[in-house]
Amino acid sequence: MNTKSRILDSALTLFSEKGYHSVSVAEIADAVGIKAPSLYKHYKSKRDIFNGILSEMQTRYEKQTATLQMNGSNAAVDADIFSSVSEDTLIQMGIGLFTYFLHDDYVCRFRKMLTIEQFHNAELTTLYTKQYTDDPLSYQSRIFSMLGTCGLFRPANADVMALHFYAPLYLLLTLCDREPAREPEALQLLEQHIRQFNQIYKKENAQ
Amino acid sequence: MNTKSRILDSALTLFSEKGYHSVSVAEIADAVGIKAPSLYKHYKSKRDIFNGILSEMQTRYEKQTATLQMNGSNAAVDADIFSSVSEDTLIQMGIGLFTYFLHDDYVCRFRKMLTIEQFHNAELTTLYTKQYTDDPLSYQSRIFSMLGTCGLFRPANADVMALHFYAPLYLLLTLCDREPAREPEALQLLEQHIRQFNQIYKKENAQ
DNA sequence: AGTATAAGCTAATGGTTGTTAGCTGTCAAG
DNA sequence: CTTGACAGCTAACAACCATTAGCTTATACT
Repeated sequence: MNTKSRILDSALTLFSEKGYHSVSVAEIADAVGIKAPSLYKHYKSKRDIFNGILSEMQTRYEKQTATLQMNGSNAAVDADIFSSVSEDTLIQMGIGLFTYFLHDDYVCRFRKMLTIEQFHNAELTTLYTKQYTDDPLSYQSRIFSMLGTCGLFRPANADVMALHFYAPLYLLLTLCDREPAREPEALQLLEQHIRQFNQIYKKENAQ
Repeated sequence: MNTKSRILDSALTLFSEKGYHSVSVAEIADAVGIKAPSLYKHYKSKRDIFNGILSEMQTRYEKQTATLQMNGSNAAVDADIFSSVSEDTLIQMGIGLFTYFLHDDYVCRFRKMLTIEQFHNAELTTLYTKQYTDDPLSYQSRIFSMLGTCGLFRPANADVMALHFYAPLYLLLTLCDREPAREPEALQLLEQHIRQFNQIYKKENAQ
């Protein structure tokens, strides 16, 4: 990995632990293994490093959501997948999303940084809301709306269903961000949650 | 209000918006209407101001949870209250908790500060988890456990029920912390959530 | 071989930070 | 009236911060 991206990487690590303002450029340089002034051969200011992280994440996120169709686009989710939705499918979906959010190194550190910086400026506020509230909720909502019209699930407000499904995942995610040691406990609770969710919403004759 | 508590108040406001490190003592002093060195007549350091906020909040929280019996104490929740739990009772409980969290000035600013500072040191990590995850969940869990044994609700894992009830509230709370303008939307969704929650878990013959 | 570019370094700069020293006025207690 | 505590102020300081200037070295191209 070249210096320019090593700077981005080290900076993200530090920003995600202490926040932008609490990290000095000397600290970033130290982590990279160079002296502070050398940073300016690659980025023209500290802000510029931060912006670099931001745009790097932006492209990663767009790539990710494009493959998952998780963004707000009106592209229809493939209906064939849902012809055989079982409890295991739901659990796999939930746990999969959870562990991706929690264990993808870049995603995880970026989320922590967003958490710390979310009140600092409007752009970050919007970004956090998009990535961890609106996009997941609208994604899940579309899925449950389909499962409803397919007749596999009981007819119910899809937005509320999405909230029921996603909110526990979100709460446990923020918990594990703070206390990684509690991940096993969180995973167990998450699985129980999805099992009960499925039991509640699944049509009796569909199982 | 005397100067000493005005300092605490102004500092909390600033810390909750920008974080501890991004706020200078001069800024705090400015907000109070005095010069920076005068702060040191009341607190011996910037850290000391922060600690002042912390211990102030600690006592407030303990007072609050004591009256709500929301802490982890083994004191039994009064069973009489639950003899007549209706949908409206649940909604009132949820909306009440939500609006208290969101509109109590001190609670709200302190939560934002905790959100920003939660990764900085272990004490704040623990405090956040306690106040916004463990305590509310165990409180709700105890309630639903009682409602289950009373026969008003379907028998189900009370911990999961607590998660189902509280997690959406938590998600919408953090949303409104970021974007206060979306409170009406959040409130509406919260009410729908609780209505559906009640419909799902309430025993058919009990309604 | 010669040269240009890139990427590191040290030294220095101007601004900001938290904090201290020391002065002034106010006001209640003796 | 004197004294002492209190709460404000200005001036100053040492540490730290982001950033710039200018030097050196190594690699790549002609």
